Amino acid sequence: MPVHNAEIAQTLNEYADLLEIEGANEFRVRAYRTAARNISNLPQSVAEMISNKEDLSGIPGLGKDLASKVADIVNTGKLPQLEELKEKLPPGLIEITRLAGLGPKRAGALYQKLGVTSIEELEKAAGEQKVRDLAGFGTKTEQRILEEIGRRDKLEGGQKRYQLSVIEEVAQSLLAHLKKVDGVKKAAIAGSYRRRKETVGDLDILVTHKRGAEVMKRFVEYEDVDRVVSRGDTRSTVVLRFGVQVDLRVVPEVSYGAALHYFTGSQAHNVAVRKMGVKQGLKINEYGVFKGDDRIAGKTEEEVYAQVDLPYIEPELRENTGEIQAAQKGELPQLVSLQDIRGDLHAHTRATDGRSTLEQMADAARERGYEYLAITEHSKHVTVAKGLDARGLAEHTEKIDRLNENLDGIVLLKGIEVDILEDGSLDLPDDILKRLDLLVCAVHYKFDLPADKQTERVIRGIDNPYPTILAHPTGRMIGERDPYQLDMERLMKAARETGCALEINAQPARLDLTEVHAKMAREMGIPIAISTDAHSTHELDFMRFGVYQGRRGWMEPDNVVNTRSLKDLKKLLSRK
DNA sequence: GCCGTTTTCGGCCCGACTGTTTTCAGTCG
Repeated sequence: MPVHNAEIAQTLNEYADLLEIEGANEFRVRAYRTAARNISNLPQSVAEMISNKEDLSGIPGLGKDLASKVADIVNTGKLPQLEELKEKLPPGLIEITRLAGLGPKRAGALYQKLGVTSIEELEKAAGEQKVRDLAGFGTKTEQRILEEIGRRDKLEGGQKRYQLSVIEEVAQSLLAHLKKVDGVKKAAIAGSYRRRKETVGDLDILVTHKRGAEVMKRFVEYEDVDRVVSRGDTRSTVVLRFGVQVDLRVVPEVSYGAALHYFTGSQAHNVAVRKMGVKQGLKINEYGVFKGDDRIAGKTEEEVYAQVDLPYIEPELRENTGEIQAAQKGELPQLVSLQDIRGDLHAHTRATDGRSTLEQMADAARERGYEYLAITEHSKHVTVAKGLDARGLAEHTEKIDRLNENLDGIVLLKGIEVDILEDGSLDLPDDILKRLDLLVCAVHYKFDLPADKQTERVIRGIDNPYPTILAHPTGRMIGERDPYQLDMERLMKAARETGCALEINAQPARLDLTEVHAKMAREMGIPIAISTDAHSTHELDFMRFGVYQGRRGWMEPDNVVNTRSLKDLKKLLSRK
C-alpha cells in the first residue's frame, strides 16, 4: 500500500509538534509545518513521484534535507528521527498542547518539572494543586486546565469542524445581530467560511466601528453565547451554545479591506503576501499597508493587493497553492459562479428514493432559471432506494417524454444513476441504457475493495459507449465515511481517454470530488459536472456548495459541462 | 530547515489578549 500524502503530512506535523515541545528553533519547526501543508495540498502522489524518480525539491518548502526525510517516510512508512524523539518525549504531550491555553512551552515545562506525560496525569497534578507553583503558571491557569479537560471529556472526537451548510444559518443570524448595532458600517464573515472550505472550525467575523467596546458588549450579550473566552476592545472570542467558537474583530472603516484580507486568510496566503510587502519596504497588517508610519492603503482588499502589484484574488483561491504565482503572471482563473450554471445533471424523484414528483422537480428547476434537469434515478441493485429495473426505467422515461411535451422553458433529460457492480459491469442492459440522454455511473456498495480492484472496477464502469458522468467518485462522506481506495491519477487518465466527465457532488456531506482532485481534473482537462444529487426540490439549492468546491478547485465556466446550453451540452456529452 | 531582483548567510509575518508579571512570555489566529 503506497504511503498517502496525508500520511506524510501527518508524520511531519507530529515531528514538528515534538520538536516544538523540545524547544527547537521555531523556524525549523515552521519549515516542517510548511512542508507538511504543501504536501497535503499537492494533487499528485509523492509516493508515485518517488517511484518515478522525480525530483521532490520541486515541491515548495522541500529542500535537500526534507526531501530525503520524506523519501524515508515513503520507503519505510516511518521517520527515524521521529521515532527517536518519541523515545525522549512522550507523544501524549502533543495531546496536552491541544488543550486551549496550553502550548508547546507549557507542555514541555509540565513534563520536565512534574513528569506529566498524558492528559490523565495532568488532571491529577492540577487536582493536587501542583501546577500552580510552576514558573509561568498560577492558580488561574491551573483552574483553566481542569476546566478544559472537563470540557474535552464531554466532546466526542476532539476538535469539531462543521459543514459549511450547517454553520451557514448560525453565522448569518449572528452577523445580522451585529449589523443592527448602532454605528456598525460594514460587517462580514471572514476566515475559512469566506474561503468556502468544505468544513469550518470556527467563525471569524469582522465589523467596522469607531468604538469597539460598544460592539463587544452587544457581541458577548448575544443570546446564543455560551461562554466568553476572551474580551478586549478590538478582539473578543466566545463559544456559542451550538459549540462553535466565534472570534470578532473590530477595526475602523479605513482599515476594512486590510482587515478583511487578513481575517479571510489563509494564514499561508497572508504570510506570502506580507513577505512580498516586506521586500518592497512595506508593512502589511490588519490595519492597512504602511510605509514607515504612513498608511498608504487598506480601505479595500483591491488596494492591499495593488500595493504588492497583484490583482484581486478570489477568497476561494487564497491557500498559497499557486494563486500568487498565477496572479503575478496574469493567469488567475475566471472562476465559475452560480449564475453560470444552466442545469442540474443528477436528481431523484418519488419514483425511487426522492421526495418530490417529476412535475415538482421540473417546476423547481425552472424557477432556478435552469434550461434542463436530468432525472437520474437509482438502478435496481440499490434496493433500499427502490432502484429501477429495465421495465421500471422504461415506464419512467415514457413518463418523462410525455411530461416534456407539456413543459415550457425547461427540458427534463432522461438519465439513470446506474450502479457500477463489483466486477465493473453496469446494473442495467445496454438496450435500455442506449435510449437515455446520459448515464450517471456510481459505486454504492463494496466500498472496501483494495485500491487496484476498486480502480479497475470504476474504470471498467465508465468505459462504455454512452455519454457518462461518474458520480461522487471517491464515495467519501465528510466526517462519516472515508473515501474508498482508488488510484485517482489512473482513474482520471481513463476518464480522459473514455471522455467521461467527473462529478462534483454538491451534497454538503459529500462535496466529492474534493478540491484537490477537482484542481487535478482541471489540469488534466477532464470535464466536470457540478450536480446536486437532489432528492427533493429544495435540495436543488445545494448547487452553491458544489460551485464553491469547484471554485476552490480553480474551475472556470468552460471546465464545467452544465454551464453549457442544452444544445452544446448534448454535443459535449456525446462520444467522439 | 528553507531560501535568495538587496543575501549562499542571516534572515524568516504580525498583532491582541491573558496571566503572570513589574516588563513580558505564551498562546492564538
